[in-house]
Amino acid sequence: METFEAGNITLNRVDEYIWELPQTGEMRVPGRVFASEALLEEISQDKTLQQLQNSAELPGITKYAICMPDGHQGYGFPVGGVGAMDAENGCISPGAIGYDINCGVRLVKTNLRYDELRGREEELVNALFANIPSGLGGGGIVETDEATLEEILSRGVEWAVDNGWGIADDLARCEDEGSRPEADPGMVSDRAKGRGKNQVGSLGSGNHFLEVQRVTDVYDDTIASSYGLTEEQIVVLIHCGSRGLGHQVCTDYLRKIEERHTDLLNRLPDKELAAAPAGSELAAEYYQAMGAAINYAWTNRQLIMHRTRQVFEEVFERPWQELEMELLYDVAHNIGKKETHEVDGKDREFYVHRKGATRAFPAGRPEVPETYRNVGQPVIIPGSMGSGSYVLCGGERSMSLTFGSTAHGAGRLMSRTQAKREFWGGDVQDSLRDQQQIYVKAQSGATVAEEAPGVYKDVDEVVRVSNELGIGDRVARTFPVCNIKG
DNA sequence: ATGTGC
Repeated sequence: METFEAGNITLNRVDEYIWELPQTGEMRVPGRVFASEALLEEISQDKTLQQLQNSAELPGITKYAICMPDGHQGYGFPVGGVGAMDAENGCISPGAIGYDINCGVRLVKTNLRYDELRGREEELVNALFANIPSGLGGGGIVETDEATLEEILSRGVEWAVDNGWGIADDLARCEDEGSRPEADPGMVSDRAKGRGKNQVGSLGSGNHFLEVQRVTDVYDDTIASSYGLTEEQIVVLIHCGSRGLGHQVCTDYLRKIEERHTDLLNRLPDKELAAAPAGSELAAEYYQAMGAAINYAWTNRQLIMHRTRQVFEEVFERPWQELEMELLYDVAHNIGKKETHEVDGKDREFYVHRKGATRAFPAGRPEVPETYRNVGQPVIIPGSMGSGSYVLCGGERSMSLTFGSTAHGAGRLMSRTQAKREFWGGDVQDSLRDQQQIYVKAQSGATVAEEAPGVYKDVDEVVRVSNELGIGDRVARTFPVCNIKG
């Protein structure tokens, strides 16, 4: 059997793109890495594989602890990690969902073609930058009072649509219709609410951005046509999360769980994997608080999308409906969710943890909106500023291999600190504009350096592996035109 | 990711 050696961990190759980390010691299941040899080589450079092995000790984890082709190390649990924990006997672990609860992406279509925009990039990028709040700290599209924030946390995109930030059709084009019904704002601390009240409708910083893109390649004509995508079409990709509110919810519950469930904590190989046993009070409360942060993030992306429609109206002097600015889909990249999956011929309920992973349900699953149910859900995978992004379609094999999941992005190749040593923001912007006609506008030059194309893995290779595995099938590729960020 | 920390 072919093996891959990485320090004290040895992986066995079980298929061309599947590597198994054998079950040893206190592991409850084996680990599995879905990657090419080249990507595995990158994955093995940091603590990802050790974290994957540790994650396999979480109570109730079923089948495998899973690492996606874009995996890298995170807080306790790898980014690019998936774990399905039994909803009755297992656990829920905030670190396996992530600090940025419901960080995710949505893609908005237009009927504009690239040649209609060419020469006006500067004007568009300036208008977007002026109208869409970004960067660290406060300032959003709306400033909320207490009652409004409660409603956002309870209802998500439904609140936005009821208040003029979009149309009913937007709801059907979000994962879970843009609303988590179990959300309970009462489980969110005043501190978290305080951080969130003036950040509704803001991009934030780091790898979050809004990007105008053009469709450069269509790989599957049939699916692209049912998604409404064609070559040279202009689309907008929005990537952001739950800002300070979600971050605070994660911090609050990690602390509570560490304090109350010390017995479990002491049995785990890493304190960062702190988990609340299924059925415990804190498991229920965290699920409700996380749900509120999930609704906050969906509202955030909805407001930014609708403001983008208004900016396009001004710049192109046509109503957004006439520009056919329809939402393709909104997908979560960091989320925990109760889902039913078939294991050994039996339907069981799990807390599915996806951290830097995208749900990728194929045709037929009832959770896929009716418009896409006969082809499979759209999956949106952003690349870096200087490379393409992808639209995929939920793959048939995702249900048996990865609890209905695939990758979420290119994955970092170096730390933010190292990136700032290697690049200078202004130089990165100049070369993107002069060499690739990509117009980037940012609050901070440091952020541009941290997000320079060179700090990311090859998104093409990540998506190729997903496609080959049949967990997420390649539909179309886009390329950046304008990008605004923190 | 993040009022870039406990």
